[in-house]
Amino acid sequence: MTPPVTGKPPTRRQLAAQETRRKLLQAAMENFARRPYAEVTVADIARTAGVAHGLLSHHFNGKESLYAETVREIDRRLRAACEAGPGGPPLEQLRRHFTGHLRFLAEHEDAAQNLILRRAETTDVAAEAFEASRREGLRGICRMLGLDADEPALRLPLRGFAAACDETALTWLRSGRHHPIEALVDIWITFLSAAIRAARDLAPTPALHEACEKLQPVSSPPASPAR
Amino acid sequence: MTPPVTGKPPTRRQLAAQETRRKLLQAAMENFARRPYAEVTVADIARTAGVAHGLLSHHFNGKESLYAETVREIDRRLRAACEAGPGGPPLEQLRRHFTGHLRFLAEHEDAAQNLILRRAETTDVAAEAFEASRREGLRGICRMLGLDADEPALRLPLRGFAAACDETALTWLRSGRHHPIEALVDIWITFLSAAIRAARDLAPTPALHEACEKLQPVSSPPASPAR
Amino acid sequence: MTPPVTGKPPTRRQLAAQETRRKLLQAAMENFARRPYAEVTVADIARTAGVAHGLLSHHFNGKESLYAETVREIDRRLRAACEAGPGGPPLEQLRRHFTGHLRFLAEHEDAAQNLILRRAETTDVAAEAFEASRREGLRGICRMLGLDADEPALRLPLRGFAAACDETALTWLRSGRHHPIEALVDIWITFLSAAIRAARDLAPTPALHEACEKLQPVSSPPASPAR
Amino acid sequence: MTPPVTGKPPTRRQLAAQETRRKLLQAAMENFARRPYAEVTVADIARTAGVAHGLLSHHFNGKESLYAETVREIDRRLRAACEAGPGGPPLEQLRRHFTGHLRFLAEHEDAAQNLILRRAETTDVAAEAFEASRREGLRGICRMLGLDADEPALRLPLRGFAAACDETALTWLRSGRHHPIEALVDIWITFLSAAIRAARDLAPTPALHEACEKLQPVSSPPASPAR
DNA sequence: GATGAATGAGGGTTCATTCAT
DNA sequence: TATGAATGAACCCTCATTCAT
Repeated sequence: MTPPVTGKPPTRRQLAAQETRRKLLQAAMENFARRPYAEVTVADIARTAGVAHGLLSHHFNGKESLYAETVREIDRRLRAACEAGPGGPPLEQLRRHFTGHLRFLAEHEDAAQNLILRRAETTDVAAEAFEASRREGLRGICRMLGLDADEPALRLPLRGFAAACDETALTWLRSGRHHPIEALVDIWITFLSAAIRAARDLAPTPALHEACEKLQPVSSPPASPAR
Repeated sequence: MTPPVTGKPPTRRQLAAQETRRKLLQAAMENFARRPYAEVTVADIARTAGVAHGLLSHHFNGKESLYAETVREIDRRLRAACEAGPGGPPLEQLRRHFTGHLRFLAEHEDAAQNLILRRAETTDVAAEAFEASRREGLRGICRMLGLDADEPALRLPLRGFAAACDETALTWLRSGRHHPIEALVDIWITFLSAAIRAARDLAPTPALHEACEKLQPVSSPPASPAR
Repeated sequence: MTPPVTGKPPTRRQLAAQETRRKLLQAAMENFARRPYAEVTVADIARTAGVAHGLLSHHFNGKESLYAETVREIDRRLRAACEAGPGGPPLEQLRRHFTGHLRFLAEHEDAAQNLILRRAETTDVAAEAFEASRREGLRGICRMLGLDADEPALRLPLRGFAAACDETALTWLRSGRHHPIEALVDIWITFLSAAIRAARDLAPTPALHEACEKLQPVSSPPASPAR
Repeated sequence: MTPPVTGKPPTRRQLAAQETRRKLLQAAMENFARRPYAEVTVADIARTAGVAHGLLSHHFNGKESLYAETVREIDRRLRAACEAGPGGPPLEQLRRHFTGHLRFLAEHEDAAQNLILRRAETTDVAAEAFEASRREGLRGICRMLGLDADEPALRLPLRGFAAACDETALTWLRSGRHHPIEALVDIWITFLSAAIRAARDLAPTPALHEACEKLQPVSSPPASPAR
């Protein structure tokens, strides 16, 4: 299936095989983005890719496996899209990160609705991929705030935050994006702030207090001209 | 199928039919609570209920329809379980409401994980039921806070809040309920507070300001001048 | 099921039962006249009749049996409708007979198309009824022409004639009855004439020769002012 | 399913697939020829063909579709069997045509009784095929007689004729073929003659008069001046 | 006689996967 | 590697009939 890693350059056949694999993955993405997992058949995907449907089990390992791979792929692309440079204060970094995230979702509406923000959790392996992706995302955010993502008190609140982000984004997309991206970003930051405050209330630590401070300006001190 | 509503008391046969219907619904609940929609067969349900599988289409209208009914039923039960009496200040009402909600989830873990907090949205009608249920829940909360649930600015934040609640509850259940219910309630209230603040930031209104005030004592201990 | 024949007047229950039976038969007629046998369910019929579907097996003997009875009933009505009085020359009698037949078909288009001219021969007993009806009809025609309907040479030609009648009537009905009934009658008589001539050619007998003569004027003697 | 038409010769696998398709069609023919449509199951057909029942939907498109194809196939064979060379006077051509037709029916009794002379008109597409076949047959006959098959006046009479042919053939087959084929041919010609006469009476045209002449010698011995 | 709940055999179809070519 | 024919398990649903009430 996958050629062994050797020093030799890939033969033409191997290149063709890679190309087929790529086409299948792309076709899977398109299909899974438009219809629920159960309604997509391997024949659909193969047809979209323009290859024999037998290849699906050859290059991947059946439909479920391909689905999981598709989910991983879209996550990879999303991650790349919201890679925020390390410069500036945390709040700014976060804003850049969230903005990138939302831009990506807006540019990939179908995938966003069916592969990113909501998923067929039918398959264990796909659920796994979902968790991993979310974990990574949260880890990045924690890093910006100088938090330890493995802090137990953060677990629940952060997951709540992530879910709130997904849901608000989903509603935003579905209702025709009536708000500007910045409004969403504000909402997300408000929720993030709440999550960290909740964690702090659960088990106060200096790091959590500091993180709260960093997010302060956002949650609306009436007199603050900050925004 | 369903006997017409007349003044007469139901005959014994009608009662037996109702009982069968009830058994099917209960069996469906048990099955759908334990396995994803696609993995539950009508034969499973009929077997659990101890009746012929043909009855499923007799009393309900096929598998999808039964699923939707199951979802509606569990929502009904949940609603009843967190009916909080109207007495006391809003914050107390909310706490009672959330506590009831979480208790119910804890007492129906399987259903919570597969029918309440997360659902097979395969079927349109089930998705519909999900929306309706969530809408009603949020409407009740708004009532406690003197808010108009149809306020546009509330839409996104409240949905985010609801998603955060579901996700934190799910995580809580999955990780063995390490926190007491009260901790979850606090988290939820923090998120609710954040949601309303986000709405207020989006489009300030007196009602939103007031609602923020009502939630204040929780998310910031009086001694902390931080905010 | 059927009360024993006694001298006593029927009780009220018996009368009600008769009425139910009648309603079922009528409902069956309507349903079978509009859709093919396989597409009609006993539930449909019972619903049309406004009675419980269990009664269908009680009064008749299952769906097939009811179908056969329906076919017999419509045949009975048709027979009654084209009962031509014995007066006048054979040709005139025939014309009256055919006219009555076609009028009935025109007045019962649905039944004509699905119960008389064409039938679900799925069920043996219904096929039987069809044969019986056709046999009787042909026997009546033979009588008018002084022929013995059991004459072997007549068998094939007469059946051909009957089929031609059914088919022309069917086409006539389906195409909106563009021709007047009289035109159909002429066609039928031409076919009848041909059938008898064919029988005569097959096995000449005086009776057949005479019958041919009786039908002669119809089949176009150029000079004949007969019609 | 069906390989695209290319210049290349079919591969061995394509040939094998064709063979499977052929086997299924043949199996369908045998089954449908012996039992009514509703009583034949796809499992029966697959078993007869010796292949997995899933292939039925692979090569054809479900049971109905296969039935329609079966009907078309038998029609094709019948058509080929009564292709009468163009030589000789019309009457002779007709006799050759009818003889071929009847021989085919005699050689395929089962198919004749259930797929040719009488059909499950359950399926629209099969009814369609029936009409098409009959139309083509009549068109061929008209050609031999120099008639325009689309002449409106011919419509009813010709359909009556066709039905008479089918019915006489059916009766002939069912009763053990007591008559020689020639007798059937004579009967058919008599009916055809009658049909054209009926059309002529309905709407006289020179072509119809001529056609009547061409058929004359048969239905009336030269010595009889009667007609 | 009337009801309609209950039965359960049976059908056609879908579809992921396998494998000979 | 690629093909797509072949497999066959599994599913949901329909519906005529039965029978306790």
